[in-house]
Amino acid sequence: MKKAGRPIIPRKTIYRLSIYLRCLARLKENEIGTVSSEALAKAAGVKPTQLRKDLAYFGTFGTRGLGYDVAELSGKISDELGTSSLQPVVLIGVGNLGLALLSYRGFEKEGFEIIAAFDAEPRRQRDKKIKQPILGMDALPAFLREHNVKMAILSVPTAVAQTVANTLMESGVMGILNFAPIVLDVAEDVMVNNVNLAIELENLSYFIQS
Amino acid sequence: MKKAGRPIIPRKTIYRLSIYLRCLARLKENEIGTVSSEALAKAAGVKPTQLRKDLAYFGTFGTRGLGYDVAELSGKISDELGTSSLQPVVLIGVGNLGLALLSYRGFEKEGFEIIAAFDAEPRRQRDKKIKQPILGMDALPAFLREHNVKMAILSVPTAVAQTVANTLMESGVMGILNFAPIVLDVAEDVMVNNVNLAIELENLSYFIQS
DNA sequence: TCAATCTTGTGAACTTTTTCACAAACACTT
DNA sequence: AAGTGTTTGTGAAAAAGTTCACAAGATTGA
Repeated sequence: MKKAGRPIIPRKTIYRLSIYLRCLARLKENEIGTVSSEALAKAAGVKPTQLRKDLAYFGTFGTRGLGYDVAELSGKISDELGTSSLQPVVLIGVGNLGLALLSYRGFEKEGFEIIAAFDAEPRRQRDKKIKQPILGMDALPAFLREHNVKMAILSVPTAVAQTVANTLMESGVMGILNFAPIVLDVAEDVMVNNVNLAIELENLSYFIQS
Repeated sequence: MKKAGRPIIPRKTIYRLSIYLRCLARLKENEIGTVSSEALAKAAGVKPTQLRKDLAYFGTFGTRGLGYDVAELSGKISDELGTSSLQPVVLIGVGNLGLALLSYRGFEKEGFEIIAAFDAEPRRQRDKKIKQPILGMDALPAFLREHNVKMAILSVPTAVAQTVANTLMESGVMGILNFAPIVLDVAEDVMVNNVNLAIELENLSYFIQS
């Protein structure tokens, strides 16, 4: 599950690295060249010591008495996360949510490109804004192998999510971003990240009953 | 931040309760009346002991030697989460993602209803499938107070996210589901859940570099 | 150059969360 | 009605994650 020779970095730390990366990007936009762990931690919503511990997992980049070089640290985190190069991604299930994700422009600037979408009923290519081809499910396995796709976004109905996930795994997909409200049963070396919007709302609703 | 008299339940446990609830719903559909912690835990992707510990935070519902009554446990978790009654929600920012969330049918069956949307340019009411009114930002504060809205979905551009969040808080919103890639600065009694799809993908991409 | 000031990097302490291990309670069979 | 087999509930142990405290290294100004 982890690259040989590199330390095992906790999942939570990886999440936070992504957050730091975004904060650093904003600093860069504002032409700020150096930042202290205190300032960056505040922007990321964590404690300074935590930020430093997180970074310590894969190197030491700061200058004592001064802080971190924004561009350098940004680059190092990018390298560590492996997002320096553009990753091809496919999307399965072009319903309401899938359609939205296809037109969502937030992925590409972060190094990901949805190169194609698949649906049981591929006739849905009506929206003019969608640039990606929408193909039938039967074309999926061949496409995945041909384009060496390692990551997929799964926005199909719950009932078929596991079946589709199986197809994805058989064709070499190693990471699935799953929007179906179900716990997918996958091989040990396959990574699933679940996003469940209803649960997020439910969670909010619980904590605001004060 | 927590209802007086009740035990403080960790955030992670609350998340898992939501997951259990969905697994129980599926069991109910299949007319299964009783379930063991082992079976339910497997469906939810956790260990049986964890499930039992989670439930122990707010009661004891099982029958030793038999398991849990599906309907009863489902009801108890629902009560605990406070989602038995329908919660009104507003959505701010009708861009690509916002539009999708508006047409997403996954919320209502979980007890939430997006009763209105707001955008800086409310002319966007072209999509026929959208039933909710799309109003201008100037109408937001009055609307929130009038309908006693406590929760909001924030899908505005990063640059204005904090400003809009401030408006929401001033008008009594206590929970924000934030899609902007920024750490919102909020009052202590306001709850923010962040959903960042780019980070989820980035996270996947890290863990699949094997 | 030296002193004063700042900020990182990190072992140790602490906190939180998860897992274990097993007694207690119940169901089911005969 | 008693015995056998399950499964829960939970205190204790283990693991994971966070925060503290401070030494070490670097900058800045005089």
